Amino acid sequence: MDKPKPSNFIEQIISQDLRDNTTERVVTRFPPEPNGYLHIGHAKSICLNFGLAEEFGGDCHLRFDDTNPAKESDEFVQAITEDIRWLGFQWHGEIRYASDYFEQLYAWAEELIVNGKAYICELSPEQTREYRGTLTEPGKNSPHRDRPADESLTLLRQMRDGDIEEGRMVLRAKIDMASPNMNLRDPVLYRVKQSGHHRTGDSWHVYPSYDFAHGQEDAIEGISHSICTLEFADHRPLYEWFIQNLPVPSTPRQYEFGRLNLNYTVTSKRKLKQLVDENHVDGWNDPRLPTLAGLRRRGVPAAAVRDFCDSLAVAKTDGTVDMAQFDHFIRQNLNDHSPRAMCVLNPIKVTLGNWPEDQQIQLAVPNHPTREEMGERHLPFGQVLYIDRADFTEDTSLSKKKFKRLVLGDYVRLRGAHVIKADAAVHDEAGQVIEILASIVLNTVGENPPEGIKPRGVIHWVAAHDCVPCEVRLYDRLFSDPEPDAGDKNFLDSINPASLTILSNCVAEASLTTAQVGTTYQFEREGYFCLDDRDGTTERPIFNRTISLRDTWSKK
RNA sequence: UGGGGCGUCGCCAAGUGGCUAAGGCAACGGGUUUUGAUCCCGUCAUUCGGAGGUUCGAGUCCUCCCGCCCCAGCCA
Repeated sequence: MDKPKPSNFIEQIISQDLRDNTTERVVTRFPPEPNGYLHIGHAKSICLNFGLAEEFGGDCHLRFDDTNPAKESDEFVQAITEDIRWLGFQWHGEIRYASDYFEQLYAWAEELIVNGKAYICELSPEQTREYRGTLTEPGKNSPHRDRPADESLTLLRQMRDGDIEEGRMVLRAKIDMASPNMNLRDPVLYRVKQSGHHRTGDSWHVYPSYDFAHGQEDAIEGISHSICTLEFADHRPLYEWFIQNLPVPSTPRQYEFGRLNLNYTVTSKRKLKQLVDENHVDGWNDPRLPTLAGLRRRGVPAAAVRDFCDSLAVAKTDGTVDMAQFDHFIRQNLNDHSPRAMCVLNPIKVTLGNWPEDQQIQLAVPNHPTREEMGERHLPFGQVLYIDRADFTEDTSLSKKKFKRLVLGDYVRLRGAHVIKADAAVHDEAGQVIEILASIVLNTVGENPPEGIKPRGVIHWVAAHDCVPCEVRLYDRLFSDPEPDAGDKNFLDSINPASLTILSNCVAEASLTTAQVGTTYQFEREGYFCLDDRDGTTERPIFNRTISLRDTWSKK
């Protein structure tokens, strides 16, 4: 049977490589640097790399690119590992680290020196910059470029042994100081770092640069297709230079695709780190952040993240995807899978005059409107209830089309329960409604009311005698500007001051006492919410709003 | 004034010279509905950054022009 037509350029390349036998087995890798948390942009790369391996029956490795000890830590390794698992992917074999290959990489560095292809340069960082030239002018050779190999070797060993201070000298490849590609103007291969490494401790004092490490790591692991983002396209000639000039065990190929950009947020590790470090948000897992940890805490299902990523094109254009597209996949997943429940965010008391004070019943309601297999639950019902303030008005002039909720003197359906009529409103001294006196229309549970009674709509409610007082946190976008970091803007200036609204007097239906971390519920007519996994108590849980329900009427 | 990459609907995109330029998101109409949700039905590019050219035929090939992104870390 014919395979469906390849849908992106990388799949086309791989298919061709398989047909040509230039590739025996497809092996990809996801190579994060453990210097921050993963975000939605990384998710695209993860889904791509793991997805390709699965599609072509190959493997995908997880490899930490830990070549810069100054910025990396085990905390990030743990967090990243957890996030990838949460997303639903399992890497092949053990977790790998660039630091696993330090010995081999170092040996290759010496080999390059011996072959006259690398040298120790003692130019200061400032001088190095001057010698490099500019975009339009060629650079000039370092005065150390032609020093004897023995001398470079000796110096490199001193660097390795920790006898050289940071910045004093580096190992550089001898390529072409006049290359129009800046990456080929004798790039740095090794530099001295005296900070300890999160895995190798203080056993090394020199660390390979990204360029010197990445391709060789790929080659060691037998990566067939090394996929990275567009900004590395200029590095490809260098990537290939090492593969050609070193006795590496395989010949991986690098391909670049456009990274994901989303509006109304930032996806740059540096900026995310700044938001966290300067306490503009509440940690890396703040629900307003596009980090995987943040999305998880917000209640976004991993499947929604995957579906979203799979909907994105793998191409070389670098566009900005509408946050609305991500929202769509979140709602789509949640609508299908979320158990329904009711929670009143801004409660107002309703007393049913024609309901016996001591009569309390249970009403069975389905957990999902169309999926019967999700079962049903029982809602306590009694004389005193709570409904939302926004669902009641004394303004009797509002048309049925304009206000499909409870109006003084009119009828409304309580979801899953009776039709009621608002008979009177009780006010406090300030004139604010503090209680609604209402009455039920008999025999209207699961039944239409008698002829002539037309409920204006359906509203949610909670029984006062058996409910869960709770806090609800409403999250909105973190930035009010669609492009918070465009041009010379300071992204901190467009932080949305209303990105978090805390509602502390909410009441949820009794069944939510057993709400589980990890499942997102639909609070009917409000949106999707999940139990916060950090704050809150059993007596007074906290729910995070994952996303509101689609709202096509409020703006009209 | 160097090199690399990219320009198809408001956003993301398919399209690999030959039937009427896919699809998703958004938007806008209408229907169903015990969630103003979901669901359903419909509308939404005579034109592919621009101008020339090749061809019976061009979004796809050629030329020139315009615009946007990336590169001058001992970051990745």
